[in-house]
Amino acid sequence: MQRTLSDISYSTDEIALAAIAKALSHPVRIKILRLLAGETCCFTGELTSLIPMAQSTISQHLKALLEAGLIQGEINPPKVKYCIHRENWAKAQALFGDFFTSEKSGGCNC
Amino acid sequence: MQRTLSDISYSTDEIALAAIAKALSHPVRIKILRLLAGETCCFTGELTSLIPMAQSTISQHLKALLEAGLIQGEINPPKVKYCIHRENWAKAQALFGDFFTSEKSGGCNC
DNA sequence: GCTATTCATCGTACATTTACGATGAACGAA
DNA sequence: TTCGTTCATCGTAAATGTACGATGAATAGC
Repeated sequence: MQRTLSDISYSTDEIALAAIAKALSHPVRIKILRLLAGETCCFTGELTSLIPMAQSTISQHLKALLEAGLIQGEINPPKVKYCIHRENWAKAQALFGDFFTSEKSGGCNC
Repeated sequence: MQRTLSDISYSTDEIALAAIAKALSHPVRIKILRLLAGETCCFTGELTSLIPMAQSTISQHLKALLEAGLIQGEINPPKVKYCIHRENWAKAQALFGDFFTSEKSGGCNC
C-alpha cells in the first residue's frame, strides 16, 4: 500500500495536519471534542450515556483522540477525566489557520 | 460497521467538518492543496511530475478532493485545470475556525 | 482515419478503520 | 476478601482506504 509513500517527502506541517485531520475525520470524534470543549470537563461515563455506542467503541475513539494529542486523560479512579489538551489544541488551531489562509486570491481565471 | 451510526444524530456542522477533515487526512492531499493554493493554478499533469505517484493514484486523490468540494476542475482538453474551490474553501475555513475557537478556557482543573 | 497526449475509471491486492461483545485490570465499598 | 463500577484491551467481522497497472474516453494534430 505505501510502497511509494516513503519516496515522497512531506514537510512536518503536512504530516501533522494530515494526522490531526484524520483524528477529526469521524463525526463521533467531532461530537466528543465538542462536548469536551463546550463543557469545562467530562468523564467518559457521561460520554457513554450521551452517545449511543458501545463503551468499547467510545473508548477506541478516545484513544484515537489521545494519540493525536487533542485530548488528555487524568486517571481519577474508578473514573478517567478527559479534557481538551489546550496546548496541542492551540497548535492545531494555528496549523489549520495557516493552512486555510495560505490560499492566494491571485490571478486564476477559473 | 455502521450498525449504530444511523441511531446517532449529528448536526450538519459535525458531518461537514468530518467530511472535510477526511479529505484532509492524507499528506498527499494536503500537499496537493498546498500546491493548488500556493500557485495561481495547476494542471494535473504538473502534479504527476511533482509527486512521485502513479497517475491513477493522483487522479483518485483529486477525485476525493473534488467530492469534498475543496477543489474544482475545468476541462481544458486534453488537460484539466484544477483550482481551489474558493467558496467552499472559505466555508471550510469558517467551520474549522469556529470549531477550534469553541473551546471554553473555563474552570477545568486538569 | 490514425496516432499521441491527457486524464478518468476499472480491477485488484493489501492495510486500515470501525463497530461489536467479551474479557481483563484497577480501585472503592461492603 | 469479595462485589460492583469504570474503563481499556482483545478478538473479530465488515467496510473503507490506498496503491498499482491496465484500459477507456476525449481531443488535437498529422
